[in-house]
Amino acid sequence: MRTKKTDEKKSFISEARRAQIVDAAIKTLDEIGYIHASMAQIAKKAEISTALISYHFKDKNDLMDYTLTQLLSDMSSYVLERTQTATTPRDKLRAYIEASIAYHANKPEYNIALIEIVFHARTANNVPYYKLDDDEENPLESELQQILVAGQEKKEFGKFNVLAMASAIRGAIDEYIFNRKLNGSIDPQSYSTELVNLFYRAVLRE
Amino acid sequence: MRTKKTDEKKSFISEARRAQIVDAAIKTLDEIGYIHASMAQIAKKAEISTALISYHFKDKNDLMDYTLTQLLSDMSSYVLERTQTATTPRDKLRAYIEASIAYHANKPEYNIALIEIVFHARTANNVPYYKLDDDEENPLESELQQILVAGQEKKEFGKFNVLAMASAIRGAIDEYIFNRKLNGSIDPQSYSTELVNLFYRAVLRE
DNA sequence: CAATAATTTGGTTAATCGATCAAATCATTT
DNA sequence: AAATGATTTGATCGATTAACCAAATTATTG
Repeated sequence: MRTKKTDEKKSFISEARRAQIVDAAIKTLDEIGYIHASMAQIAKKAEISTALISYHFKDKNDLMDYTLTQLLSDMSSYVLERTQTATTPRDKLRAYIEASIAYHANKPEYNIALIEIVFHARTANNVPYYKLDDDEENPLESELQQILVAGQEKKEFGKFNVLAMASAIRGAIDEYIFNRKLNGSIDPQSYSTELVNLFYRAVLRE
Repeated sequence: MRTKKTDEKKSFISEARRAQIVDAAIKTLDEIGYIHASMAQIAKKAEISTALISYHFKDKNDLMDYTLTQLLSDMSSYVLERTQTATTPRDKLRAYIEASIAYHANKPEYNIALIEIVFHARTANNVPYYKLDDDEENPLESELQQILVAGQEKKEFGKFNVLAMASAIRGAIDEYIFNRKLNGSIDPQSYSTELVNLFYRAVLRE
């Protein structure tokens, strides 16, 4: 099983180069979008030759996949670190919402790059990433559902469909990334506060 | 001001041909996505030559813009027709949520085509459509905000930030289009019911 | 220092794309 | 049926792209 496809040990310099290329890819995606983010453009941003990208990544899909996992991992870390400092389900829910909005506010270019990949990249079978049932557990979705379940078990929260409630919360959060009119009209803290109050009314027992 | 850019009178056959091309574009976008939806592929779907598309539309952007307005108009009609039969803000909100989810459930191909355009098309200045503050009033967003305002004025609803609440509702609805795991786990009627109950708890005075 | 492996480059290639044009066909009017 | 304008086609052009390769350069090891 010693295939060359799995991530074997990479040299230090190789990892540094890969990180540099990913960084250039993120910036390029943010600035000119996936369609125009050709190997040549990414190479120019990194000030290297295009062939060097091909040397470190199998092809463009490989680069984009790796960039996507880095972006998802970065966002997950940020949010999960902050939810895990809270103790009660009620406080964890607040931390989850506030951290998610804050991440969007602090690293908008990361989210733009994320969106560009998710809505452009496709599998070998031409299935778009945004249509994929992420078989792998999405840690952010799992965390939110666990918070809601814990809240119900501890009788802090009332009765509701956990999957539906979690989806509504995620949708409300994501709306802040996509809707520029919203983004430009309400600052992140205010929107966080509104969402927390809104969903407290929806989940808390009266 | 008699420019040729505005939609002058089109002949009957020209309108029919444009509608046929738009239909082929929607099917192509749904089936293979924007990136692979070349003029050649759309022409093949419509069983016409590529040059005929160029004859009826200025360029590919023109075709995609026109297709987008048709899709938005179709969705708006569907939802607005159903909200306007309800009378009280409370019932209008229910109708709005149910109609929005039902539209997604009934015409998934239309929503896929819509997504493909919004997340791929860009202006001449390379600004992606999904980043545009739609200067033009979005009738669906306006309607929802008006429902919420009316509910507060009639004291049916309590106090909350209307823009934030409207965004949360829209985000929760849109989540049903984007999240395949949600889509595959909960049927549209059930999700509608959950959302209605959820947002009733959030907006109604106690 | 010699040799070997890893890294990097410039240049090439084949494929695909949107757009354009002259010519062909069809419909309408005179 | 002749003439005119609208519609449609096939063919072609220039531009862009991802991928590839042989050669050059740099780092590592014996």
